Amino acid sequence: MRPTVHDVAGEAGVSLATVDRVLNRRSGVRAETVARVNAAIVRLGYVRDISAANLAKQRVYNLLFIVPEGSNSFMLGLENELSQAKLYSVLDRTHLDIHKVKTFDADALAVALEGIDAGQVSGVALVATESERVRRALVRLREAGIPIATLVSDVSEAYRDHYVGIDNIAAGRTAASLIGRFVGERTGKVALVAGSMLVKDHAERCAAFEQAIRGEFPGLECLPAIEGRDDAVVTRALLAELLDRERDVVGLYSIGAGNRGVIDVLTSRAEYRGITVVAHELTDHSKQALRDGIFDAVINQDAGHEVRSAIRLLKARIDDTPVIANQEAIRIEIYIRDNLP
Amino acid sequence: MRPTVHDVAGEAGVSLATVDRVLNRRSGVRAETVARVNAAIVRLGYVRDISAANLAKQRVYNLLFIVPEGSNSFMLGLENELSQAKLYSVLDRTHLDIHKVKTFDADALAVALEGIDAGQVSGVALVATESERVRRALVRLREAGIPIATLVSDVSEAYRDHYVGIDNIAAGRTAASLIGRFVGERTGKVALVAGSMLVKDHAERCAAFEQAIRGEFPGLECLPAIEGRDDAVVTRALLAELLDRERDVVGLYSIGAGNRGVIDVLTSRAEYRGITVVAHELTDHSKQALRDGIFDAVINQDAGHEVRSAIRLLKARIDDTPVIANQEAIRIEIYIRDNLP
DNA sequence: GGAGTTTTGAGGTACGTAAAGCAGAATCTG
DNA sequence: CAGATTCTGCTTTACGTACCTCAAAACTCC
Repeated sequence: MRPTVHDVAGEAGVSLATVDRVLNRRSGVRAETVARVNAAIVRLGYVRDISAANLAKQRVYNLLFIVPEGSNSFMLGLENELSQAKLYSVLDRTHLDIHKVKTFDADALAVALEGIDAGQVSGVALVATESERVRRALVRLREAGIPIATLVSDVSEAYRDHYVGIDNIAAGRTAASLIGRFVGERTGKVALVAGSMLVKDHAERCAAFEQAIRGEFPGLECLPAIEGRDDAVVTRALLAELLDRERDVVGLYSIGAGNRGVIDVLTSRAEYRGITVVAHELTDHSKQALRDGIFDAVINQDAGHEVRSAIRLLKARIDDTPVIANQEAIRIEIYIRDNLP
Repeated sequence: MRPTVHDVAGEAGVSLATVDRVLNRRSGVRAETVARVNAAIVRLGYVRDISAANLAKQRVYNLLFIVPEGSNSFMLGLENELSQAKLYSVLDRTHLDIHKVKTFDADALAVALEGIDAGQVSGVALVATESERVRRALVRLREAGIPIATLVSDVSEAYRDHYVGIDNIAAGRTAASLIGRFVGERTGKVALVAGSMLVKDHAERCAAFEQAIRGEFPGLECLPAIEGRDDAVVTRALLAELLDRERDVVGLYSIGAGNRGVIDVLTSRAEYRGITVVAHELTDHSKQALRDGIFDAVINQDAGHEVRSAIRLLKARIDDTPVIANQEAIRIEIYIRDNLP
């Protein structure tokens, strides 16, 4: 049988209360005694029984997720995964709160963060838009002992405990490689369609993509990125105009949201079918575009995985328990028509 | 606060003992009373507290993993993930037993399965080699109420509760698309390097690959697959001979284990560098081959994910609890140089 | 309506830990 | 060395569920 606190107490020659004090980092134990208890713990291989501890503690994890109010389908997917997670959260004493703030609006995010009652919330995950005010708000929370995870979009490392999302620079390079390889011998121009360059992840993908194309595919030339601002109408208009103007576009990189607009334009003329397209985010639309041969590849981050990972990471911080690093790594997934899930 | 069994008893107007009988499916409760209790459970939204239940039950999950004794690096990786999982398994009352059997040997597997004491083991996961005797052994276990999960390699659906692994037909098609697209305008032959065609997953990948190449890339022609039997020396010899003989090989699909042998041969002559290569399984060797430009893409299934998923699925079966389907889907991962984890 | 059976109630113990209060011991301070 | 302070021991209650026993109540059947 597994050893219990009683066994540890016996082994260390101290009382159960002392073991409890050591285990829960309560004060009032001499360093020497602490060492003795810890030695006994190691000797016996004692591991705290989480079930019993949770039961006794009556702990409830109040996790707050702050996400941009959904315009694009990726964020809608993320929200959907959050509500899914909410269904199961009862099972492990977790209460998920979802707070929506205006997209791309650092001040709105800061207001949300500033409004958090540190006594009520045990952990926060947010899709970050960075600003000085946001950073200050994060500092306050962390000083109150609240762990912070950024989701999808990051802030500087110093202001959060975990980043849950992909390496956007690598993602941009990946897109470049795919387009370069798929285009093959042909030469020509590559169009870039972004949501907004104000968002760090889009900017990073874009820069990395351009650099990789320049460095490795001399036959290709990147056109200046157009910014669709997560709006299908705007994206459609800008892209249609661009493709109308530029005659030798052989590739297109859709950096973020706005796939619907891209698909609309690409299906509008037969001659556009030859363009090699790599897009981001797997949604119903982009899946269909893959099946139809409009998109050649889609780069994805698994929103469900991200939500579950953020929850696990925050809880691990709260409880000071270890984490399985591999399980928390968010992959840069590549999908083509044949490996759709 | 969350409702407890006491609340349910009150709401249903029965005693705690009756609620307990209903919850744990014990006999001696009239159907009508059962209905009343269940109605109360629904009304209150009662959910059993797993922590408390586990504590009271003193349940220990004894899970047995049967894996082929590792020759190839994928299986070694799987074993490694299993030992990793073992470290954390103490935390949730799970005991993992790992049993190794001779590779590709259905009888050895059957012997292992037949030797299982149904009273001691609560769930079994196995890398399957199918045979009549194996099927019989699985039937016996399932009749004893032991859930079965197949790992990486499947048996017919009727003989197991879950399959944890990728769709190998889709994987073969994926490889075909990648090679076809990467090769581009060039025409020529494609070499296939398998472990053994006796293993279902290799056979499936191979067949799907050949069919996809035939159907979609008329400029390419598949050579008969060579079987390296998971042995670097054999693979090396066969492949070297093949490439020496065939003059216009433009693509190579490494279907399973044996990547080391493939890499050896491909680096042996400068002229082989032009061959487009897609391989299976991400290991240190294949990662390096991607970085060096020897491999163009690697298709992978995440062994760690598979192990954790199998554990979750078996436990869910044992406890009769729900499962998050998306979390358990094993992806056909595509890696190129730029999106390595 | 009585004997027999089935269903239900009441109450207890146990699981391993958390968290308290209080008393007593050990150690430090001046 | 007295007094203050820090450390430790002992004990109790609680968490929510599982599982058991024994007795009482409610049914069945003849």
